[in-house]
Amino acid sequence: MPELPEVECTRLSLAPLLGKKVECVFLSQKAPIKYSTTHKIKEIITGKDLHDINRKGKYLFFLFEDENELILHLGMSGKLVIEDKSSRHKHCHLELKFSEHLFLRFIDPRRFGILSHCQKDQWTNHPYSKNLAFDYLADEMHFSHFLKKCRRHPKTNLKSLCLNQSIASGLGNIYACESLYHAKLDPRRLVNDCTDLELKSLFFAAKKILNLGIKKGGTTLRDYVNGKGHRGDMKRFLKVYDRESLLSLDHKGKVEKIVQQNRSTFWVPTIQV
DNA sequence: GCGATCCTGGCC
DNA sequence: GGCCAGGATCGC
Repeated sequence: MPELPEVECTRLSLAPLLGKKVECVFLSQKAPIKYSTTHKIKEIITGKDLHDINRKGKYLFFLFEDENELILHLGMSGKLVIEDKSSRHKHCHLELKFSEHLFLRFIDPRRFGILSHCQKDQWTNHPYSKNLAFDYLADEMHFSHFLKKCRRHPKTNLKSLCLNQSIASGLGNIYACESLYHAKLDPRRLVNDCTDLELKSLFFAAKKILNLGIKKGGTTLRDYVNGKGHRGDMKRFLKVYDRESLLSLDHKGKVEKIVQQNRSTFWVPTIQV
């Protein structure tokens, strides 16, 4: 489900929790914990102050006192919500009870999400950091860096390139389609057949679309809400995603759907070459 | 690089 | 009942 803009909007909406202490932690039997344990996660969080919440790509990092971090990925169907009372959700896998009767709940029906932990500054040794590049909006991500990485994948098509989080992270299926449309590039083209200038237009299109997504509060297709329960407004601005056989939102051409790597790609063949 | 796979729920 | 879904990993 959530791509960089939704994760960022979730992060921003959780600001009311900063500086508050976690009084107790609930983890479900089926919580999607990887490279950690229920015991360890409870240990690093219980009774601790939440100092900060950071994001890299689509991962969230909850920094607690004593420099431990809870790592959380929303996967396909995950969401984080702040609530002010006890409540029973069928698929709640993590609940943090903060002071002042505030609850943070991680709801994830499909359990494609991830819960893990690491010591601050040990992230680079964590298994999930291995395949995670800087994201498109990170200060460290410059075009020259992106280009160098792209050139290591000459046989990859542009849609796969967009979704490959080890080249640059943050794009998912929606924003990948939108970025390729904005850059006027055929999603089937191989990196090897693209000029530096074309890759540059893709890079800056991705940054622009992701920033717009954040500004609009993220894309709500059906379920997405931020921590305060607010839906995103970006769906109204998507030019090609989920518009098969319709005109693109800007009326520049007819949208077609193809399947690449088992995932739908929406694009406009008359514009994207 | 590609396809299968992990899950549940909604829709036709 | 079958198909599809905003993600990422693990085989081959």
